[in-house]
Amino acid sequence: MQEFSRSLPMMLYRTLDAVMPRFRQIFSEFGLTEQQWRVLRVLWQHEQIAFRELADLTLIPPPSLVGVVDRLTRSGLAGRRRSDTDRRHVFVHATGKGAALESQVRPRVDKAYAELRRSVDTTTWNALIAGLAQISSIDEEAAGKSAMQKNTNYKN
Amino acid sequence: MQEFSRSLPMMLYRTLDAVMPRFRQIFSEFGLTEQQWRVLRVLWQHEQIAFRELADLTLIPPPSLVGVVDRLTRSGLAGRRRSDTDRRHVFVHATGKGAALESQVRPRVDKAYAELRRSVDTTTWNALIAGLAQISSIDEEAAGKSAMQKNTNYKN
DNA sequence: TGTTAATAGTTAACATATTAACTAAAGTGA
DNA sequence: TCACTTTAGTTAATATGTTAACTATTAACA
Repeated sequence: MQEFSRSLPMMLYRTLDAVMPRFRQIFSEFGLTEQQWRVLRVLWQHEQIAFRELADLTLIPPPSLVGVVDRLTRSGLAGRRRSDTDRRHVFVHATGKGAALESQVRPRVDKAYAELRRSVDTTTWNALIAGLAQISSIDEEAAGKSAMQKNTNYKN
Repeated sequence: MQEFSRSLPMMLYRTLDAVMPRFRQIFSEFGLTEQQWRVLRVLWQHEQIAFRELADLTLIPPPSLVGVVDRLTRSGLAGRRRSDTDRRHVFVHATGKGAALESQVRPRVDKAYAELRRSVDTTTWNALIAGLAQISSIDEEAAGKSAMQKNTNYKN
């Protein structure tokens, strides 16, 4: 049992459970969900961005992102545009209202993040980030293989 | 942007996205979801366990756990029992069928986990686990405070 | 050029997360 | 004992994750 609760996946989930509530608290004060904030966070730095790239940068799977962008659009914070050159592509952008949120939300989030950062010594923090980077990069290859295998299987 | 994608939450999510698919692949071969496996993983080590404790050990929030246990029960892998001393409490247990799954699934999962473990050097791995433990423990206090605040507010 | 394969986004079906509210069962104290 | 409060589990409403299938569009190529 001890081994299970100390496994890497459980440690990752436990850490997220410990860290995220403080941020979600802030998001909710502005009527935003965590995913909506992630999307806005990216849109604030791109005049417009391809749907697929937005999914990659926010780590939100495309089927979920459809709904997130839908709700941001209904809230008047974001919008969609079809590409003229390739009508399959969709570009997402922040509206004026969506862009205006940045100056309200980001300071709060940045401050909470700074506090979190300060709660751990630099050596531990850097080692943690480095370890996460190493494992996620190692498995990008494995994930890539899986994706390719899946695509290959689709052909059959 | 770079800063955002390298933030602790995004690194945690990215790592989970990189690590979990291999395990979910195994779970699905046995008709199990990730959460169902987590519950079984705990039930295999407890003759029976209180619902709330099960939620804590699996990191599955109680409202979600209700459905997970429901589906495990329908599948004939687990069951519920009411406490006789305090009829508010519910104990969850694995059925014979559920217990029998352990010898089938665990070797596969343990092997995949060992491979994952071997893909990273011991120093990095230990630093990673230690860092995760430190942050999640630091924020257990913060989380505790939040929970207490919430409970306090409920009174009003 | 017409047919087939590949791509981007979306929809569908189901399971889970999140927060609040609700019900049943104890516990508490006058 | 009765009214009030807690506690444990559950339900409800909404948003998201996961996997597969589907549509529209474009690319590839005989």
